[in-house]
Amino acid sequence: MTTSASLTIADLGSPAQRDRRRRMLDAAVELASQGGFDAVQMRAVAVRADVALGTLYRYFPSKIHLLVSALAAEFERAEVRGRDEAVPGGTAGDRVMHLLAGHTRAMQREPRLTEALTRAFMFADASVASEIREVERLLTTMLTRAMAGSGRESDDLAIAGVVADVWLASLVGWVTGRTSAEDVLRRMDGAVRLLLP
Amino acid sequence: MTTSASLTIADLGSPAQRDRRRRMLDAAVELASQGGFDAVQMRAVAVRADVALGTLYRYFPSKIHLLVSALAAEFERAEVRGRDEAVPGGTAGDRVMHLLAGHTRAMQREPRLTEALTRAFMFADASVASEIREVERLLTTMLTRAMAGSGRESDDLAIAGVVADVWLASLVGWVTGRTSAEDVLRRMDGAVRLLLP
DNA sequence: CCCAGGAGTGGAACGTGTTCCTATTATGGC
DNA sequence: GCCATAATAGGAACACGTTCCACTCCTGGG
Repeated sequence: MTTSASLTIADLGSPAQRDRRRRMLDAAVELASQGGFDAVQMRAVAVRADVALGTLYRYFPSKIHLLVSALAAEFERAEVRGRDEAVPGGTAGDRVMHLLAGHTRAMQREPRLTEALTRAFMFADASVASEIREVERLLTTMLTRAMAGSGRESDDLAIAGVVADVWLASLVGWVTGRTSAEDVLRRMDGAVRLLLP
Repeated sequence: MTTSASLTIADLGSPAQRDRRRRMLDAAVELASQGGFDAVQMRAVAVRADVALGTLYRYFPSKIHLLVSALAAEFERAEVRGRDEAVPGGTAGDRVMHLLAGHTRAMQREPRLTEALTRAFMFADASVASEIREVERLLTTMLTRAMAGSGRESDDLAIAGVVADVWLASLVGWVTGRTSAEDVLRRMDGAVRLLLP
């Protein structure tokens, strides 16, 4: 099993192993926060996590696996955090925009980190499919939760998918300096207005 | 000028230079068609284009610049080809889907090439902004042309933007083996139906 | 308690993108 | 035709992701 996938928490037996995994992900996030994608160098991650290079590769088969796993971990935290409180907003569109605006602001606060995680996500190839699916699952969960109660739930999944796509594409635009943060929100607002009138 | 951008045709004086540029782009596309992103190795491109490595880097500052420029060239050809004939279809939605279906089929026929170009496009950082903008411009041009005559032209640009985003995100999904080619079209169909009812 | 086997360490080595340097060749103005 | 200058060739060198050892350490079953 898990021939090409990263080791997940479920795969890890001992507390020491969970701790190692956490340290590696934390190290990756710290380095990314400071210097972006290029600063996340595998040797540096290993040193900072106090782990051998071979061990890092045993847990995460590539730099991309590592970063996408870090993204999944961040989304997981966000999803858990928001699980119990209702999203504010009168209409489904308002609630979705509230959610997106919150995440967009959070990512603006950590531009380097966002650049690293977004680029890793976008560059990932087929071997990272399971990690990517996890990220998609978390994102869709958060969006459909915000949309719930619109009346036409049947389209919710499709709409959430489109919104997620537009959001990712906008983030890529922001990361590459083509669009400003306000543009991201404007674009999302336009898309949401079209999709959830 | 063009400190970090690729050399465009406009920058090139002599026919010999235009020819070199063409050869390099062709070599990149051929290698990508055969082995995808990883097979586009700068040394191999230089050899196949019969050009020194330094020359390749003078024309294209990085592998990503090279591949995104190749993508722009492909889109350019497509845009020129479709410029004079009307897109078939009764409604704006039908015409957009006709266009997308055509491109999607074309990309399916060259999966390795599509993988290489799509991943390069998505991995690009800020230094590739101008090349990326060119690709976006061409794509938006083709889409708005297909949509023209819908009645609500004012939203056309925003809608074209959303459609382009969804298409790119879907392509990424296809390239990474997460979604099938039919899924791409299904997703596009869903998005277009939501946006151009 | 002991041992077999898995997990982790430390570091060398390799491949490919990128940079850099020198010698050679085109090119355009006189 | 000749020179100054830019462009190209050829290739060494470097950086970082990745692989691969040989060795040590830990852990759980007997």
